[in-house]
Amino acid sequence: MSHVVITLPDGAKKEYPIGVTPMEVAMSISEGLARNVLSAKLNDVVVDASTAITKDVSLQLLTWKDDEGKQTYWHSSAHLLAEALETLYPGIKLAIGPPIQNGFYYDIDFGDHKFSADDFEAVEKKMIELAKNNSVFERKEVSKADAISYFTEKGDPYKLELIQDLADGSITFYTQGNFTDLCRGPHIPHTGHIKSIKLLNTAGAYWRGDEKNKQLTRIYGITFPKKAELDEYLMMLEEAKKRDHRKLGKELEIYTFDDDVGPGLPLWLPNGGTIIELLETYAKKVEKEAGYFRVKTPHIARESMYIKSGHLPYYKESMFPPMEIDGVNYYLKAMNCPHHHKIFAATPKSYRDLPIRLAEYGTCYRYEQSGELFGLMRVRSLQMNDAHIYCTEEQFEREFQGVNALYLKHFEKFGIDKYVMRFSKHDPAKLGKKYIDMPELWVKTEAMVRRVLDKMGVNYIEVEDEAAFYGPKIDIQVWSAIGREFTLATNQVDFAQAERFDLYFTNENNERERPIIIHRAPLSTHERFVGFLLEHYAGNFPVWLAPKQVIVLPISDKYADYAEEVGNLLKKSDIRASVDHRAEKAGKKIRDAEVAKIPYMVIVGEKEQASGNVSVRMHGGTDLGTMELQQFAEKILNEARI
RNA sequence: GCCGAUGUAGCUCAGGGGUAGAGCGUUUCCUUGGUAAGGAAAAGGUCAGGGGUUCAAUUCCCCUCAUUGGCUCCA
Repeated sequence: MSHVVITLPDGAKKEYPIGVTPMEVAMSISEGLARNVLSAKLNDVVVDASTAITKDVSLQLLTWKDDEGKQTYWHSSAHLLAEALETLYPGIKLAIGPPIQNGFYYDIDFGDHKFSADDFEAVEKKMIELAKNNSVFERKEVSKADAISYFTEKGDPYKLELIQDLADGSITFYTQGNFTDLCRGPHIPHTGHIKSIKLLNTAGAYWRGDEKNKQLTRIYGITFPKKAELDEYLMMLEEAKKRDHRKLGKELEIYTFDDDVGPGLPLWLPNGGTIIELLETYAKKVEKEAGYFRVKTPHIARESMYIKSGHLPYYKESMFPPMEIDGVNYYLKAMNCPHHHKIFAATPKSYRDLPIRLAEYGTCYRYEQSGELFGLMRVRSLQMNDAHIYCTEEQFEREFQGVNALYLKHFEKFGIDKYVMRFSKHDPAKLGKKYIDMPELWVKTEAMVRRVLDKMGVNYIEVEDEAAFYGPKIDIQVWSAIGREFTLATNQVDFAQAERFDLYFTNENNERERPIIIHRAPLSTHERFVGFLLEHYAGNFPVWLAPKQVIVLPISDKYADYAEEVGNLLKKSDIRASVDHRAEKAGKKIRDAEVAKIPYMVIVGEKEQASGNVSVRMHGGTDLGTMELQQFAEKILNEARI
């Protein structure tokens, strides 16, 4: 057979001589396409555009428009960065340099040289210079012995360590210009594609992600085929910064930190306090409808409870050190579950009582590592939208489904559509170590969880080895404005703690039976959720959540009394309104109200006073014209319904 | 916890070996102005804290604390 049949994405089948490369196929289609080809996909495997095709395949040519094309591009950019660094700083040791979602990085051991952001410009310049050589990325298969001898001679311990783990016959080198790297590929045809380069930041990163290993210097960068795209990207980063909850939280006076209070211990300012209260009102309403009971528990407990729960031996590191009272150690609670279990156990339970759903916006304290603290998203004192459901095995699926329904309801209420549902499972190899040693129960509950998810038709991904120690869980992942990933909400199955706390109910046969427990926190913690909402809404809270809903702006102090009257009437209707009595012009008052992101401005002057009406302007500039005060109040109340 | 950066007025930031500056905000006065900034004056800082070098430190060096970009961690 001297020909291969290549199927293109549009379904067209074409015959080419055996050994044809994706680049040659591109040439046969159009020269312009060939110029833009970065790599290719052969039956779902991404390869160099210069790969010889030896059998019938489906082929997709990858360009900058494809995510996989971008990944190839950035991977090659990482090699270009390494080449530039090696030229400028001879003797450095290279570790790894992969593409990431936006750009790429390379981990480098600079030895004694201190590399900093001040050096970026010189490196970028060198990269541009090298890119202009249009150096071809050449792939070469090498034997393990040859690979070892190459990097031994070069003196690169990191590459040698990587090679140790590779099988002979699977090792490839890529060379562009004077630079050769151990690499699986694929790469773009030549460096000339890389036109616009920006190094973004440096960071410390442990070799192989292990904190016991040496810390290397990681350099992050991004590249584009066109300068306009780089500019656009940098602009986008700037825009994202404006949405950062830390910036908005300060500007809108939501929360603050104080050195005397301590790191990771947020103080909620009145605006933040209002938002929290509204969130709680909403949660309590929804949970009441869903059959939850509210409970209250103390912030501390004796050591013995956390030994019983299993938290202490495993999670001591994450708890504040104990305080000794009357010769006994007490801990600040890092979670509410043990307290709730004690409430379940306080009175005897019949199967007729189940399911029992205990809810509490409980305040917890976690000793997060200092380097982990991040605005409101990662703190040391937190209030969870917590609840524990105790149910029978037969009730489990229904209850679990009910919890998921609650999640979806919340997402709709807050307009959350960008999230990933992660179904975290155990790793059977770690039973008895990371996970409680009850293999059948793991299999059974994971199957139940999957069944519920499938039945509800929600989108989710399954991940191994990320379950809680007492059972599988579902996490909702979201991203902060600056792209950091967070678990917003969590929903966990627990078949272990009932045993540890000797929780039981009496079943129909008058026997003792263990309940299954569901831990759930769909609205996350106040801290993380408000942080998330600040970014989600870019500070423009919907009317029902806005700390200030209406501001009344008298045109001059001649109308101060009328403005006061309007403000008082609104306040009496339970609307969060205030009056701006400053001796400023209307334009100034409007501007300040706009900056404060207050949803409605009510402007009152001569006309309004004479007619007893109000003029309404929405945040953003929409003029709603003049209306009766009562009509306006009803409109707000209607929009603000929780 | 680790590597790097940063810390100057309430906020955003400039400055720099000879004990500090702007804009916004605040207060007071003038102005009574109709949909994104009217004018003037004043108050406000142990230049994060501690130690060192120096005739002299906010500036240079060291330590601590905090913030921050990442890494590790995240019940």
